[in-house]
Amino acid sequence: MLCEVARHGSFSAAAESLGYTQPAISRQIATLEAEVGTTLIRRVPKGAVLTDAGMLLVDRAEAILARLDDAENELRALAGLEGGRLRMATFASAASSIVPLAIAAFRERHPAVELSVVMADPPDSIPRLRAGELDLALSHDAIDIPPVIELIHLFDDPMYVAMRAGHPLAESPALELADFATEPWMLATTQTCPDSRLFLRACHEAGFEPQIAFQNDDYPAILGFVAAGVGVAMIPDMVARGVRDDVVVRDLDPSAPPRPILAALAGGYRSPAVSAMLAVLEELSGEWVASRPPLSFAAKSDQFART
Amino acid sequence: MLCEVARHGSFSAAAESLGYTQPAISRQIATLEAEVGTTLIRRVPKGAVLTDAGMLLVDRAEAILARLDDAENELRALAGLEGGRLRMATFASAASSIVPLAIAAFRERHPAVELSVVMADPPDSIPRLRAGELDLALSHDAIDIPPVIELIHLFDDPMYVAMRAGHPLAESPALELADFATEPWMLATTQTCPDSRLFLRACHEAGFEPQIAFQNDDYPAILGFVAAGVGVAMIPDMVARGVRDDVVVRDLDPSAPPRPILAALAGGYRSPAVSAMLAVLEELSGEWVASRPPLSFAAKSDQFART
DNA sequence: TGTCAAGCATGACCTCTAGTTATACCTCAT
DNA sequence: ATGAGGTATAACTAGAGGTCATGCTTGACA
Repeated sequence: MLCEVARHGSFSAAAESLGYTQPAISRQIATLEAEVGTTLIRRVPKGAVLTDAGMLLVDRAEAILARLDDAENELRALAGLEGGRLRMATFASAASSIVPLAIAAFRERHPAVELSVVMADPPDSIPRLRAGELDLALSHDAIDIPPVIELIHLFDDPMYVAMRAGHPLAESPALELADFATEPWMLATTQTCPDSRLFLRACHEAGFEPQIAFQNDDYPAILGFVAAGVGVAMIPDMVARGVRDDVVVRDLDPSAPPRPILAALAGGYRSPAVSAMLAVLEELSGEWVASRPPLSFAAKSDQFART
Repeated sequence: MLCEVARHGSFSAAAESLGYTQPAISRQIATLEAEVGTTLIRRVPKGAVLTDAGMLLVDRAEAILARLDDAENELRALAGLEGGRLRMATFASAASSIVPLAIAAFRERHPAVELSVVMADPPDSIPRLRAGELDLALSHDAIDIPPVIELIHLFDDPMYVAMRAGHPLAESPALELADFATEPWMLATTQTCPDSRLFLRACHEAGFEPQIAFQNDDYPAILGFVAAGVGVAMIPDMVARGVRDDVVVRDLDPSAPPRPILAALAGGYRSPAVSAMLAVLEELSGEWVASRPPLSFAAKSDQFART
């Protein structure tokens, strides 16, 4: 275009340099001049000379092309995770367990990515994911999640039963869900937390209908009730780690199935930042499962032990 | 395009705002995304949300569009003479007479225009005009100027005869060219100055062949020879003003025709700056002619007087 | 001075981009 | 269920932007 003509001093030379033919350049310049409303190039016998309007336009065009180039580079940088943004949601118990580790690892690998994390349970986070307000949401359970949301299974979070220290069943050698059929239950749910469905289904399979003494979506609160002896509760491994010592945690495997921990993504596009976070999460999931302490019923001081 | 989609939050709304249809926008965005290689817009049920790559691109695009706007305004400003450039050439005698006035007037009216003036006689300035190195050239005589050069007649510069003070004809009441038929002449010309042709033609019409004693294109030098009594010379009114007082200047009207003073322009495009300078020159020409002092032969101290 | 080379402009034609309309499909709200 | 509001897609078309062939002007040169 104009710049090349200016650089080469003639239409023909510019055309050759651009791989076009001379008439193409001629027409291009003509229409450009018509648009601008002034002559940009003086046709002289030896070729072409810029008018002052032409010189101005070449100057500006070069500046603009440089900006375009910058933008392109920035896009590439963003694809290379030297920029960008990741807005992530997590449910409460992950927020106090695996998520801090993930954030730390991600920050270390991709310090240039702007990372924001909010706490939101799936009934809140999934629609926001679909609406584009979030890029990634950590979820448990996969019920009622619309198919346009992509779900990636990270790991299974075992569910344990929690009872007050000194509970009659606390020291029993082998336990299963049915042993607690007559206990009052603390249910870790409101509308916003899906863990309860998993639990209720397991109870039905175990052949009883649990008596619900209290519902709350906050596990620390539930553990307070448990410690006070109001009843027993199912709590996930995530929460069981570092539990208060007036509560005993026991594995019911296999009668109480684990809850799946999922990463939820808006289907279709997966940004580089999202992919990177997924990689971090999958890596961390392996470590997390491996670091799960064995849950034993032998000693209260050593209460985390797998059967 | 992308910016409008971002602004309106949906393809349809952007389309309506731009006067296009929705599919047009849809395809535009799709091809843009293909070019860029990443998704720019997340399609969500309620419309469209920018990805971070999209946000970046919108930012940059807006910056670039702003620059385009700037460039457009600058072009307009240039058309309004708030910028631009004028490269002008002048022949020697105008350079010391009317041109300084023209430059001063132009500078005052259009201070933002970059004005450069070089001295060049037509055989030099006209080709440079055609080659686009100059925008305007002041010329005398119109011989041998190719038709692609546009010539604007500004005014006529009368030609006077100059002789040494005390020359036998200095005090004669009425003079014409033929009276000097036998005098040796100083010819104000080399190849570069066309004044001589005018003179020679006038001599032929007056019926004699002048004897050329000396040729030079520098009028002050010629006047030196004239003052020394080497011969006589034709000098234009421009030069006659403020001539040394050992030289007498007399009008030969109508036997010695005036030389035309012309503005020469490259044909075709006339930049705003050129138009403005032409206006200044035409205005000034009127004043210049009106301010021509009367040339009288009565007294040497009052030697400028028209017959 | 005639002729040739080099430059831009222009007409005829072709190709592909970027619109159009019509329609399908999805999601949400009633 | 169904209608409203959103995007995607197919089929078509106009026009922008190429190509080729050709004409015109100018400058160089024999």
